[in-house]
Amino acid sequence: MPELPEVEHTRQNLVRWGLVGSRIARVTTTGERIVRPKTPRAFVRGLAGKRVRAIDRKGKWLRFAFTEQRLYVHLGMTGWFENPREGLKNPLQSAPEDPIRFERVRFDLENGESVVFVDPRRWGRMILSDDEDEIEEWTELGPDPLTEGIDVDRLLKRVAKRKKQSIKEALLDQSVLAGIGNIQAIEALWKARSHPRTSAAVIGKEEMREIAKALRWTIKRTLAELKSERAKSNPFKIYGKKSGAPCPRCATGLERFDLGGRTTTCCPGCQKLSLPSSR
DNA sequence: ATTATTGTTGGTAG
DNA sequence: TCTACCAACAATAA
Repeated sequence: MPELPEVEHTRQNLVRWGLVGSRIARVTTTGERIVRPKTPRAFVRGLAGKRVRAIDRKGKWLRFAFTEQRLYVHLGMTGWFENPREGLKNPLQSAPEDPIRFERVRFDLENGESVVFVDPRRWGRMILSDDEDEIEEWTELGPDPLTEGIDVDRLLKRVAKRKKQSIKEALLDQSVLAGIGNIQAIEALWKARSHPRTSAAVIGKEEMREIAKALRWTIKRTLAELKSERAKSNPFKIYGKKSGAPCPRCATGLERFDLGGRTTTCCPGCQKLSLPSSR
């Protein structure tokens, strides 16, 4: 479920559940391709008895900081954290200690609470590291739009050579900006009135400023929606809408197509392809 | 039955 | 060496 807003929401949930400051009494995992070290034994032993000092986020990655080591977590496409006491997601689960469907890793805390990582498709990852250095997956991320902000000049410089790449593909590159996924890219480009196929290298300062603003807009909006409890079925302006559905801004029929292997929605009426000379 | 899905990665061809 | 493309990972929903 994860792009930046979902992962930030997840982080806030983990904090709300009291994970920061608690000691992990017991870890249970079947280890199936999610955790590193690969042997569940080593993974479990490395965490038992350790106190969580902080939980940070960069892009779609979470980092649990312990005194000596760090645990990096990526939710993949379908991973989430659940508090069995808040239950809910799974009607088959009756008691907090009952296994949850697709439960992959369970943290039992010293204070009696539990936090469970659930991930049907097992695309998520948990990397335990006691190395001094951060892992590459973390260091290679670009700036986080929420915690570090978006530096328009830096962004322009970063994509200046990408003549063949579209702006949408560039935004999805986690080393350009951390945390933008398909939905946020689609929504932001619509808001900024930029066509997803626009060549990244061709974007001028004004347009990039609009895109940066639009990214902040959609990220904050999505995060607010997540926190608001009563989630709408589709809170997005154009993501997930069918081809031909009216653009909420200009009523032109929306288009749907594949771009860089991801389904893309845009409005041919009000999202302009900027010309190479418009700079 | 078929197709698509909020993500990343590793292989391969160019 | 770099990049573009794409299958693979696995489960579900329409």
